[in-house]
Amino acid sequence: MRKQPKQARSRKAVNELIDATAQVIAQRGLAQTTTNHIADRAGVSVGSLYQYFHDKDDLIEALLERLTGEIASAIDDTLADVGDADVQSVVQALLRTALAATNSQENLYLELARNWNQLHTLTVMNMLEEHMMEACRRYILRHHGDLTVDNLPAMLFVVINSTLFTVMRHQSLANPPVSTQELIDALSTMIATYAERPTPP
Amino acid sequence: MRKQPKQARSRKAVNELIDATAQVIAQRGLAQTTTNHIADRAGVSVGSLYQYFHDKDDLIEALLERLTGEIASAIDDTLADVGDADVQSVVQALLRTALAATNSQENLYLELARNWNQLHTLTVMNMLEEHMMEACRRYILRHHGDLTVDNLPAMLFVVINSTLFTVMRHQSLANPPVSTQELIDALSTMIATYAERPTPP
Amino acid sequence: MRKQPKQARSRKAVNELIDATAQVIAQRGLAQTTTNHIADRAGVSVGSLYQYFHDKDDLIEALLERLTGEIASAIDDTLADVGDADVQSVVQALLRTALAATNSQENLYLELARNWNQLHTLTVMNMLEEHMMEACRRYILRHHGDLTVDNLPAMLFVVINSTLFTVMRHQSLANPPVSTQELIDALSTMIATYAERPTPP
Amino acid sequence: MRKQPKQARSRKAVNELIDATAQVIAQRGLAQTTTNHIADRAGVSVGSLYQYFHDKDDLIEALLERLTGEIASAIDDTLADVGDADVQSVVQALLRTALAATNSQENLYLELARNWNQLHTLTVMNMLEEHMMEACRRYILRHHGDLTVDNLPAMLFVVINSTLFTVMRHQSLANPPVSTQELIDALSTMIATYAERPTPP
DNA sequence: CATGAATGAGAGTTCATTCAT
DNA sequence: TATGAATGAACTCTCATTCAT
Repeated sequence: MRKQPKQARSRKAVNELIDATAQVIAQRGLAQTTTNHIADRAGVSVGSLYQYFHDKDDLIEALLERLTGEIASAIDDTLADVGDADVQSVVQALLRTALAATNSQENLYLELARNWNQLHTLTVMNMLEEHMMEACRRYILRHHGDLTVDNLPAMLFVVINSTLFTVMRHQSLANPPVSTQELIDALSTMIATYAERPTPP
Repeated sequence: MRKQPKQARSRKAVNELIDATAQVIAQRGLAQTTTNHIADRAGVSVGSLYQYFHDKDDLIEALLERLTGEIASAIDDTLADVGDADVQSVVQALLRTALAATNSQENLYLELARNWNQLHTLTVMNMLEEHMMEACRRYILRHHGDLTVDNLPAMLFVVINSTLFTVMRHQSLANPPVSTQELIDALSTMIATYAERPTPP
Repeated sequence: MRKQPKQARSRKAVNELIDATAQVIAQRGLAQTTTNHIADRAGVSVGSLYQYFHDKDDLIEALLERLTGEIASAIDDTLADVGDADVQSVVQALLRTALAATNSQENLYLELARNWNQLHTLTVMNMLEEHMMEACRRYILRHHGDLTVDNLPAMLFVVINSTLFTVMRHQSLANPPVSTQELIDALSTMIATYAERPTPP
Repeated sequence: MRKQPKQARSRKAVNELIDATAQVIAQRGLAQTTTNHIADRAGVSVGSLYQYFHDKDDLIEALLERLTGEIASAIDDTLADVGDADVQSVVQALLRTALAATNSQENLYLELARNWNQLHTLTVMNMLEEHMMEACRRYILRHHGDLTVDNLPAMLFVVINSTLFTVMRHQSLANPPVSTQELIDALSTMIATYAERPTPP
């Protein structure tokens, strides 16, 4: 759908528009983000915005794709480092990675998370979920001796969503009742305890 | 902010407006819900709507408050029944209660959940969190011998948010990858395993 | 589609908006007519315009319907007067009626005629065509002894379109090469000669 | 207004742009035809388009001029063939020529005819009218013994416009109420009867 | 108190035209 | 000369809110 810019100038403009979108969303919130705000921030005219993106949704989707790619890479990098450690260590490492990523563009991730469900089909949430599902599957295959997995899909669904949303919720609070470190400890303990529980008879 | 109507007629109108809001949101989605739709549905004029509610947000907040009250009562009732059972049974009972409530007004809860974080400060989520925190505290006090609680606030934050959001996410999926029963089992197992884990040395 | 206004105030507003539309089209041309121009001219806000008409097309269609009704009535009145005269007299009377109508709102009819084919399905042209077809049929039934009609649909199509468009074209010219009276004479003679020609052997 | 390109390359570009304009109008309709579409289709940049044509109208006028020339030639060829036959035969031959021309580029002529009057002053209609007037004059001079011509300009105006517009209208209808052959017969009969009518006393 | 017509700022989007490269 | 990215005024339409009746 979106034009595939072949020239350096175009690629630059596309990236600057996505940057601008991120900034405006972070500052004003998704609902108050207009195409004119984005174009202004990017230092171009609205017309240019529509030369590179079919419509507003297309632009936001591009932003989501970029963010998802960044997080997915960060996850993969983390797993490459600690991928064979015990469950708790892996979860802790992943949480630190995720929190570092979201802290770097604080309001942006938060605003997108706030609206996760009205954004287009394959959103950050869905993509992250899928990516983590795959990573978990690979981990479990390598450690199936140490883990209790009687219903893999259910376990993945619960573990991943608990993690993603609890972190998201924590990030969204101005005065969270627990510190980031406490959050990481509690979440990783819960998941490790769950994954490594004795097999039911 | 909202006017406190003292007269019976007013209370009736307020309730009918909140009812109408719930219906319109359930049918059209929050984004497509206009004050005119709500007034039409309630059988009054927009002008009247603004007599009872300061603005649109005020009206939605009133709806959220009412829903929160309903869920809180349901939670309390459930706990009154099974409040002394083991952790897994209690969690299962609570989940069944929550799912029953949301299923009864399917799209409404879903639509509100979709937009949980852009709705006003004291949302369903916050209220539910608070209410469940209190309930959990009472439960833990009665069962502290059986449970490992080294950081109560963190534990509550993680357990409650994991539960609420994972259920919400499950409800929001057209084709969830796991059944409702599988969801309940996995979630309750995870929480019970966590709460009843052996004390770390 | 269009709201049926039940109140006097509404009916007035609807009519004023249609009036304003006619005026703006006559002054600025259809292509340069915007909803804001129309609303301004009518002395109301754009919002009001959209309260009474679903969209711009709906408004223009309403104008067309009104004009068509007016012309149809004028035609019927004329035929009631001279409906039993010979062909040439009837055609002359009809042409005088049509020209009087269009002269009264000079640019409006012209502008609409200019754009006859992009206006919605049942436009002035179609409606006029239908109305005149019916009138012609009735006339022919009463005079079939004097007329040669070997292919009624073809004859009607040719006669009616020749008349409507030749008049329209004449009206659209700043400096027409023939006077209005010459136009009427030539057209009515052509049609009368055609209709009353000797039957082919 | 339009630049007169003296170089072969320029003339080629001009023609390709006019070709492109014809194609785009035929495919997308006049209203949906943008200068960018035309430049794309012609395989040049918009900038080049504006090197050869002052603006969009200028380009469309060039197309109209070209089409007019083509039709005028076709008319002349036809008259060279049947120019001395009786009125009905000549009219029939001309109608067949005109219909063949419009059928060859079906949507193009139709789209232009739909918008005949908003296109620039000297449109296809005016040019055709002039050209046919001249041809008719020549014909009448050669046959004045057989014809009744008391008001030549009026007769020409009525005959030519009746023909052109009735054909145009017929072409514009998705389901015309009469066949092409019936149209030709009725029109040619009407005109012949008119032209060859007995002289009024 | 109730009404609902009126408001108008502001949204997303288009496209003829320009001009730096 | 050729390019095509950039422009931005102008368009249609929406909806929370007001206020004369």
